[in-house]
Amino acid sequence: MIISDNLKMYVQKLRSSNLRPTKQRLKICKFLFDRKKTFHFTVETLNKKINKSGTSKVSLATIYNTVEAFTSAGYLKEILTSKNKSYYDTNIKSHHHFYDEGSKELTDIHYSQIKLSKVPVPPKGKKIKNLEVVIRIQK
Amino acid sequence: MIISDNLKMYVQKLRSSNLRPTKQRLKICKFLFDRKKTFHFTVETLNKKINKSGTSKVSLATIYNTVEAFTSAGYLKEILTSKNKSYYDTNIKSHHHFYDEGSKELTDIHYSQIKLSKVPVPPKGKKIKNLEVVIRIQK
DNA sequence: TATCTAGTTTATAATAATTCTAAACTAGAA
DNA sequence: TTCTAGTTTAGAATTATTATAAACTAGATA
Repeated sequence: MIISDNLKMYVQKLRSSNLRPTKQRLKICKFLFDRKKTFHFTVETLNKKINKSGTSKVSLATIYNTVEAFTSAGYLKEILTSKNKSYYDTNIKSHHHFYDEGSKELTDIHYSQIKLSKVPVPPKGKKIKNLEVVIRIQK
Repeated sequence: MIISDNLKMYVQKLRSSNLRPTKQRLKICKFLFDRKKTFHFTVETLNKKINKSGTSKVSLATIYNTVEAFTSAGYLKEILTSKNKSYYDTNIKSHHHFYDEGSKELTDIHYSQIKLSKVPVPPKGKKIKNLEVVIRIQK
């Protein structure tokens, strides 16, 4: 995770992914990555948080575009749920989730908390991109 | 999995879940469960298949209601993907999936093909409802 | 068997999430 | 400073799903 006061690191990071460091993207970077704990969100929640204070607004379309761009660039990870809404995670390291069916909250499970002793061979011509475990919990 | 030529079994099954065996539900039962291999689908694909031939139509709303009712009753299992569309599976036994990012196709992974040697304890007051592994594959 | 009612189906409207569009804007190369 | 491809934006369009409320029906009861 990137922790930084100044924006140089983000500028570099964005450039290295062929993303121009616009003020919107930098604002979103700062919000998402200037934190110690990982952050789970949907576009809706991100939009609210980014546009909360009276400062210049970032349009919803840009929030969508940016989340999509950051996900492709590997800065964000899309989370699997059964809800018809996309969830993202700033923790891109291999890890898993609890999904609380009541509160609809996601909690990280550190990768070391789950051990797979057997994994299938992928179909011919395909390779494994990632493996995600979701544990659904309820009261 | 239920395999049957006649409808008596479905009628019983539905009754045991407090679902009236209407002709729409029975038609959907027959379509979904009168088969040897498990079946993955979305409401959209199910609607197309059910209403393909010129026979009396089942409305889209009923397809939604029925899939929801069958899922609650435990006849169907909702599958986790990152798409904003719900996927269902007639295979309700504990099992996992390959999700092909290219073709967007789901393939079953038999539960015996994946072994977990370590699983975390759920948060206090919560219990594990199920555990699903999705392996994303690509070319 | 006829009647009744709660459960069900249906067409349609409403909502929600996301994607598209095309005009205005801007980073940064020349 | 100029230019252009990349970016942002508001709003429209699309897609999946849920809600609504009127018509229908399974099956219990008289």
